Amino acid sequence: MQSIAIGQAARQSGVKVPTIRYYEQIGLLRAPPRSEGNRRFYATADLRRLAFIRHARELGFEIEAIRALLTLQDDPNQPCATADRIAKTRLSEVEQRIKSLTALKTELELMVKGCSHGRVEECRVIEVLADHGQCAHARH
Amino acid sequence: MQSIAIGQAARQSGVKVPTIRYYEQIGLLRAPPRSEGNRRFYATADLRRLAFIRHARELGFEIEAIRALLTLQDDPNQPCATADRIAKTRLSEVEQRIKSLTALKTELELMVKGCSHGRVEECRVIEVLADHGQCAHARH
DNA sequence: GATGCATCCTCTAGCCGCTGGAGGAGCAAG
DNA sequence: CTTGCTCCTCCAGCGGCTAGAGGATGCATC
Repeated sequence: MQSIAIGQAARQSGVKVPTIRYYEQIGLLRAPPRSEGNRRFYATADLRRLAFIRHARELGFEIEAIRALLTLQDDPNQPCATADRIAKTRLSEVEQRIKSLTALKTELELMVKGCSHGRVEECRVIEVLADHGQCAHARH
Repeated sequence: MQSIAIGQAARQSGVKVPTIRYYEQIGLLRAPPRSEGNRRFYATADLRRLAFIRHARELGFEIEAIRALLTLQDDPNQPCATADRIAKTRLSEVEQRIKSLTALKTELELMVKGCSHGRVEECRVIEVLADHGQCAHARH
């Protein structure tokens, strides 16, 4: 069981040093053992946990959702209905977000296409922003 | 030229009262004239500006980008290259975000589908989050 | 053993874009 | 005149970090 300093843990996990300390502070990561000189030293399990957190963050999970997932992970005899529910909630959020971003993309494309590169007076970018009614899609 | 109180301006523009005051504070909206009793009163032009801001915010533009766009709008003799560039930048951001969210969606669907509703030990939601390598798409 | 430099420590403050609350003043209707 | 709503200012807080000050430690090199 080797243990590594925070800098290396950061490099290996892709989570920045201050962020690791922040996670410790909010109780998402255990306070690791320290060296004689008061330095944090992390074990392999901590790195796995960090990777878990990082991955979940990349997937857009909120800290509190991650905390719930980690609690589940720590007690593997529980039914995974909770984890399932969290993922499902997140899934519908993501679907909604994709929808509205796609509408927005269309909008922006129209804007950029409509810009005749003249003066601001005839610029569709400004125009469309000024008047929501000109939008191709009423709902973003 | 009628003028309305902040509450009605909020209702008409869809921007909340504290947010309107915040926009004034950061200089995105002019400080409107006040009544004798020190209440803000907004004119139609202010409502248009608020609608512009709200629309741009919905489209995901940052405050500073909006500030730039508003400056452009205030001086309609300028070439609109700047507005065009701002919109284009935002467009590519949006495209990137859609891409990664779509990958994430696939991921979450796999997770939910893979969940056998047993105990956490066999739960794919936890598993996939714990091990990035199991992802269908390496890049989110 | 001294020096130099990277890495680490704690603590605090700041980022964005709001949002909410306290505590008080103004105003219109009954 | 009272009730109840809106408005005012000021300040604090949210999430999720991020940056900086000011100092200690650790390790390689001379």
